[in-house]
Amino acid sequence: MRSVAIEGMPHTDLPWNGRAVGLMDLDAFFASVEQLDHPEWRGRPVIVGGSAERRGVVSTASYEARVYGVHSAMPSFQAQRLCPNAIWTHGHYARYREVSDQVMSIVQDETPLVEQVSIDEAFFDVTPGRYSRESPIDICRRIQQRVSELGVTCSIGLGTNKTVAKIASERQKPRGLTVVLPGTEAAFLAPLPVRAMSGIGSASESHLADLGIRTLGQLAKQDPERMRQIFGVAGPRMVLRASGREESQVRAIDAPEEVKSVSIERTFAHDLTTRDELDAAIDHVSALAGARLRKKGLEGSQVTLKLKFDIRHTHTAQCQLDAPTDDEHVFGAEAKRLLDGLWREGMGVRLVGVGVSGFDGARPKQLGLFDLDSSGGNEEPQKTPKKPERDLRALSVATDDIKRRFGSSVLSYGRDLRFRDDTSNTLPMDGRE
DNA sequence: TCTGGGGTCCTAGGACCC
DNA sequence: TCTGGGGTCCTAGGACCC
Repeated sequence: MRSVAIEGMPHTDLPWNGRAVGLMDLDAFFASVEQLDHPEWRGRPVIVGGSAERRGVVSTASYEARVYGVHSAMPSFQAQRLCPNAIWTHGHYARYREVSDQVMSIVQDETPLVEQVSIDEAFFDVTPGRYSRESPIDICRRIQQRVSELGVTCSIGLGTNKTVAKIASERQKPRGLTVVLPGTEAAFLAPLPVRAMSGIGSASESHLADLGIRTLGQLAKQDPERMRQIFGVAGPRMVLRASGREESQVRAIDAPEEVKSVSIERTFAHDLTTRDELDAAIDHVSALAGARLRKKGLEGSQVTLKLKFDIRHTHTAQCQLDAPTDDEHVFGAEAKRLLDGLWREGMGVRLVGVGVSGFDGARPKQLGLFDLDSSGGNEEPQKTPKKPERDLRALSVATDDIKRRFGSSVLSYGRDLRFRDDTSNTLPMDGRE
C-alpha cells in the first residue's frame, strides 16, 4: 500500500474542525474484476467494451492497457490499433454489481453515513467525533486494506467537502490516498484546470476558455451573478465549488431514487435505411424497454423516439399516451408513428432509441405471472386495453418468463432475429478520461 | 474499422389561458 | 383604436455523469 500524500500543511494531527468527507473510487473497476476472475489475465492488458465491428467504445481499460494510451470512451477500433494484444471482453455487469455490493458493505461498516454515487464510487462522512473518535486517515487506510482483500483496489480522496474529496481521489490512482487538509482547499484547487471539476464538461470548458478562464483559481474569482447570466443556475455553484467553500452534505440514500424514465437504444453496425428496417429496430428496442419496465413494475404515459443520423445529429420526438402502459405493443406502435415526423425514406440511421417516461402517480406494483389486469387495482379509472392489446401484453409477459428461465437469446419476435442483442455494449464508462 | 448506453437536469420557445 | 403580460405546460435539444 502506498503512503499517504498530504496536500497542504504537514501532517501533525487532525485539525478537522468542520467536516471530513471521503470519496472512494474503485481502480479500473470492471477490468480489475475480470482479472480477479481470470488469473491468467493478471498483468496483461484487458479491455472491457464494445467490439470495433459494432462501432463500440472502451468502457474500462486495465492499467496495463492504459500504458498503450487506451482509455475509456475511446472508440474500440482505435484501442485495437493502439494495443493489438489486449484481451477483450464485453463485460459481466451482474458480477461487477456483486463485487460492488461487497465493497459498499465495507465502507458502510466503517462509517454509517455513505452516499453511493455509482457502481464504483461512494462518498462517506468521517468527521471526527461524529460517528467515531478515530482519525479519518486511519479509517480511509483501513477501507483500502479491507477492499484490497476482496481482490480489487481503490483510491480515496479526503477533504472538507465533496468537490475537494472527489478531485483529490483522482490525484494518485491507483491505490492512492490523497488528503487535503482544512484551510488548504483553495490552494489545492487553484492551479487545476476547470475540467477537473465534475459538472464542467467539454462544452463548459471551451465556453470558459473563451472567457479567459482556464483554472479553478480563475473560476473562483468570478462574479457569481455574471456567471449566472452566462451559465444559468449552474454558474454561481461553479464559482462556489471552485473556491473550495462548497458545503454539500453527504446524504445516505435510504430510499432508492425515484426512476423518471426507462429507455433502450442501440447503435447498429451499419446504418439502417429502409422503413422496414427501422420498424423492426423500433420493435426490437421497444421489446427490451417493455421487459425492463415490467421488471421494474413501472407504467409510463410518455413515449420518446430517438434517432441518431450521424455522430453529431440526434433528433427526438415525444408523445402522450391515453393511459400509462408497460406494453411494447402499445408504446412501440406510437414510436413507429413518431418516425414519420423525424425520418424520410433515404436517410441513414445509426442509432434507434425508445424511451418511456411519465410515471408520476403510477406507483410500482407487483405483477404476477400472466397477470392481465394492468390497473393494479388502485389507480384512477383508466381505459381497459382493447382485447387484442391485452392478448399481446400477455404474450410479452410470457416471453419475459421464458427469457428469465432459459436465457435472453432463446426468444425474439419474428423479424427481430436480425438484431440479436448478444454483443451490445451496455456498460457505463469508467469515469471521464 | 471511424465514437455506447442509461440516466438526470436545465433551457428555450411555443401554445394556451386568464 | 390596438396589442399585454404572467403563469404553466409541453416539446426538443443539449450538457453532463458514470
